[in-house]
Amino acid sequence: MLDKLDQKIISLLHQNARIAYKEVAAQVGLSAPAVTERIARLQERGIIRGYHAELDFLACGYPLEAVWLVRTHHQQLFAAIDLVKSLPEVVSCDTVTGENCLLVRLFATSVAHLDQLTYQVLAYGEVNTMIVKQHVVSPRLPPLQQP
Amino acid sequence: MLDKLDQKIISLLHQNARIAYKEVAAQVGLSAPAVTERIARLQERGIIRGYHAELDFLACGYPLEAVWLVRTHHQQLFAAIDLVKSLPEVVSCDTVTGENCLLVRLFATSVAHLDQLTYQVLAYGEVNTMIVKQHVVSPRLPPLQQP
DNA sequence: AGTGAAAATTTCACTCG
DNA sequence: CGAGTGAAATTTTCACT
Repeated sequence: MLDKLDQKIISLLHQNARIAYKEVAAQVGLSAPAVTERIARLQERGIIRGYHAELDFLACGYPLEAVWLVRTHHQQLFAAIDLVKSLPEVVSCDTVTGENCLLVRLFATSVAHLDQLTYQVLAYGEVNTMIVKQHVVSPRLPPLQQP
Repeated sequence: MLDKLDQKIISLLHQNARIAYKEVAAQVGLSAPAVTERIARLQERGIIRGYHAELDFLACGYPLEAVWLVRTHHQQLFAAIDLVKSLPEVVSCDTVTGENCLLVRLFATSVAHLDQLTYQVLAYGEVNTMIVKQHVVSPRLPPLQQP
């Protein structure tokens, strides 16, 4: 699936999504057009989904980062998902194993704000709220291998 | 702190980190050098931490995405963090509220692989392993406002 | 996948408010 | 000091091999 060159290209773009293709080319030992072509293919294949800026949300006016572990009541999973999706403070939400479980990451401006959000979700199930204290491992890439 | 223009710039770079500054300039109504200057300042201030490619890890040879909620034994938090950091399969790890708690995200190639990793962490505390079934909300930005 | 030229973007020096 | 302008430098894209 992914040869050594694709892996290296992906790794470079994961480290710095704004790197010049010419620079990628130099590091993988190909020409710029060859790299452009490979990246276009990786995007088409859905391996590369997009490019995002990593932000310091705390510096953006959100002093609180939290995670909810939501266990919804029977048959309420989809309603809970709809609610969670509608909250702009939510930055990610995954369904996980465990009966009707959701793992939700969100930002809030204050404890009162977080409480108010949690309250809305409580209508759909039990919510275990965890406040993120520190990022110990920043976004990184697992080793890519499989052919 | 962040004026309307900075917010718009951040939002555009979060949507697509490889957008041309010239295009950002057009969308915010400034010149390209003015935008370049603002982005440089946002980086210096630590508001923008970096730019990353978003990848489909499942397509990269990792059929399993999992989350651990680790509650470490007394005085073992830092040892657990050191172990978790040393595992290349781990892509993020946060300390969260709750006594000695860690929230860890990782990728594995098989259930056996995941088990083998979990086993190592079990030495430091109790581990609740959740397998990610579906991403319901993909990486998005909370509304930026605060001045 | 590479080459070389054309097109586009980024960067720089400089000017203006 | 932050923003605009135009030219230079760099990067990206395209046709062709």
